[in-house]
Amino acid sequence: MNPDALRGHMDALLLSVLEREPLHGYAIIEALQERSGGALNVPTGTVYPALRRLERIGYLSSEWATVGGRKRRTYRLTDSGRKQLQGERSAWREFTSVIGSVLRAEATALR
Amino acid sequence: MNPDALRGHMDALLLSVLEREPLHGYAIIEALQERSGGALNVPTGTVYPALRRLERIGYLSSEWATVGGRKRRTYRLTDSGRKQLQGERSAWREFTSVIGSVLRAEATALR
DNA sequence: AGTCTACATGTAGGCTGTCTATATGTAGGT
DNA sequence: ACCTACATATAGACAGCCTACATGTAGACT
Repeated sequence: MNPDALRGHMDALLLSVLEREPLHGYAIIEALQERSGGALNVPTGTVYPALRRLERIGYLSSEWATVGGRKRRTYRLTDSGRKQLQGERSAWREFTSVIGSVLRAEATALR
Repeated sequence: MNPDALRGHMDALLLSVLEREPLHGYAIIEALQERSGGALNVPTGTVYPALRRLERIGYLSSEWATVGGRKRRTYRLTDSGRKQLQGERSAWREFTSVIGSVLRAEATALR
């Protein structure tokens, strides 16, 4: 997966993965792999800064926990983040529709 | 349309628009607007450098023409570019499939 | 003559988000 | 002792899209 392609869609992915339940960073990375059938291998250097950014904006909140002697920072969606996720989803639909209409133009243009 | 979302998809858009016939930069911008139903307003500062980059790579070739007293640089797909367009199209399908599977996970996960 | 808009190309520099590489540390298995 | 999995974090590189600006022709309108 071309890294540049993820640009601008990372937020949607992270918020989406946190919709059902709060997760810590490492678990988020695993969830992304799982849900994408292994296609998404997002490096920690991408995820951790992104999560902090989303918290700074106010879409996420976090708290520390210790599980099995290991420290985790667990992130959860705020109300604002949940609202944002809806926006991200509709933006995604519009985005794919727009790009798709250009990419598929050839197939239909000469009908 | 969020600018960042276009990242990594500009090449596909430009190659796609040039598939049917050679066009100059200004006409390419108009074609993108037209095909996207007005949603894509790609600025000249994006398109012109991108076209040069694609030519440098070898996906496009260009030649100058004068029409109605105005100079145009007309771009056309090379064989390599035509091949690349096929790759871009399949990459697009995979990309939307992967992101979509993550974004839609909530709807199906609890079925 | 002057102004405006559409047509047409181009560059410099900023911004921002993703990536690579690295650092640090715990737990558990061999 | 070593390795792997778990877990978080930051610095700096990189790339590409954007804003803003520069330049110029043609045609319409005042």
